[in-house]
Amino acid sequence: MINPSVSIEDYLGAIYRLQRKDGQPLPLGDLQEHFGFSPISIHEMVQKLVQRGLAVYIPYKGVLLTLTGSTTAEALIRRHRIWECFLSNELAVPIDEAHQLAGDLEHAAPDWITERLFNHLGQPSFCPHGSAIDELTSTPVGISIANGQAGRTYVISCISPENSNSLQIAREAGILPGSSLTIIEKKNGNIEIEINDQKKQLSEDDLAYFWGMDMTDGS
Amino acid sequence: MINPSVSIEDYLGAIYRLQRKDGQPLPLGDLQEHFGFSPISIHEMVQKLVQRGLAVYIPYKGVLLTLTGSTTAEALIRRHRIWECFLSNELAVPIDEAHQLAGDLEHAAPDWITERLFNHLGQPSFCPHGSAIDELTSTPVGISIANGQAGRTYVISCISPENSNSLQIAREAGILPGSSLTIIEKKNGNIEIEINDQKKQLSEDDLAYFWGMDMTDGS
DNA sequence: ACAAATGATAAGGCATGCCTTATCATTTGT
DNA sequence: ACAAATGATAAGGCATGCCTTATCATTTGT
Ligand SMILES: [Mn+2]
Ligand SMILES: [Mn+2]
Ligand SMILES: [Mn+2]
Ligand SMILES: [Mn+2]
Repeated sequence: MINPSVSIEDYLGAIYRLQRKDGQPLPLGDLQEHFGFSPISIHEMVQKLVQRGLAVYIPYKGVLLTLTGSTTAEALIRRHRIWECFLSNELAVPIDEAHQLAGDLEHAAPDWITERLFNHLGQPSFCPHGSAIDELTSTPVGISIANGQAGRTYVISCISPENSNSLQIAREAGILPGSSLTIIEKKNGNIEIEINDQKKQLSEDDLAYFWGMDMTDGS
Repeated sequence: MINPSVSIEDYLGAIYRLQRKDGQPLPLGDLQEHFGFSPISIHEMVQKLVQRGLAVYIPYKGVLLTLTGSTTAEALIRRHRIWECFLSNELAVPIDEAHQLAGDLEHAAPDWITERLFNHLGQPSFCPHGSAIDELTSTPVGISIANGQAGRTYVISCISPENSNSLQIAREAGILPGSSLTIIEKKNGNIEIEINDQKKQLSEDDLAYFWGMDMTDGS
């Protein structure tokens, strides 16, 4: 495969990130929701991935990456996270904007440049959202805060960047990996939390993208 | 003007770099030579620049940037040189590859990010090729080595990145801004030089892109 | 089991930025 | 002044990645 286009790469990245852990095909509806494109555009692009040997498509089921597709996606996501580290650690760019910008930079520099950058940054283990750089597939540590219990305190391990809303909330509330978050109360889809000595009312949907470990009983 | 495309930006940058100092229009032939596109593609794109108010076109004469076009080009070139500094100073990327990569990165990050990068780098005055970052239009110091005299020694001030051949030569011979270069002999289009204690035979055409100051009579 | 929801696919369209072929206009050198 | 070189422009094409409308197939829930 020679020089996948920016779009092709972004599709591979999205499929990789959204894919099921159980090896089940990813429904095109998930991709549609992710990109906001029409179902037909999604279908067209998936067919292109198939033609190029990057994915397998099972009608009425969904799409699966081939080994080549998976490898290409992994390289993309690695570059993405390295750029995020650069933007966040060196230039103090907020994590929501870092994610967006890395979405462009990941296509602009080849692997060897980002590897140099990785070394230059001191081989960081995690991107600013808390995702591992060396073990791309590792699941976030702990549980989704949406499933947390009232009265308990969680140390945030990861803020999944899939939801731009959550990223913006994290930025505004100053929530970062390592922050302590306490669930005050849960009621009908909303969760009241305390973070950095401030109380916030957030929706369960948005908090689903925050992951943390229960630290209530001491470290 | 909203969101100029990568192509539009590159055309603006090329026109800005190639433009005459005397305010004369730039012949489309020069753009054609620069990009290697067909005359008709060049013409089409120039018409787009005109439609968007970025340039003025005088048939049979050439193209001139408007104020908007010029400002956009200046911002692009500034971003370009800042990225080159980053790649060269922080990641030790050779100057020929740095130029190429910066040609992509310049489109991937907005001004505010590159300004942060600029500060992070310590507000460098020159890109790795010796072009000024704050005074984009300043002409290279000294003379073109192609016009130098046999027996004289020049301190390289700038290697114009327009010619990829020259950049590669500079890389291979280890010529950088600040290097001392002595002209041994000139004969029929070729120039024999001494650089870093090594003698090289180079063409006048390639050496035209090297600029330097005569340092023979002491500093 | 069947209707409703969901998914697949065919046909045609559009903007972008490149191309070739062909024709016509202007400038240039002698 | 005129031929040759150069430049402008019209017409039509192509790949990419998006779109809408319309039809047909499968899956799903009851
Ligand atoms: Mn991307
Ligand atoms: Mn991240
Ligand atoms: Mn460029
Ligand atoms: Mn430069």
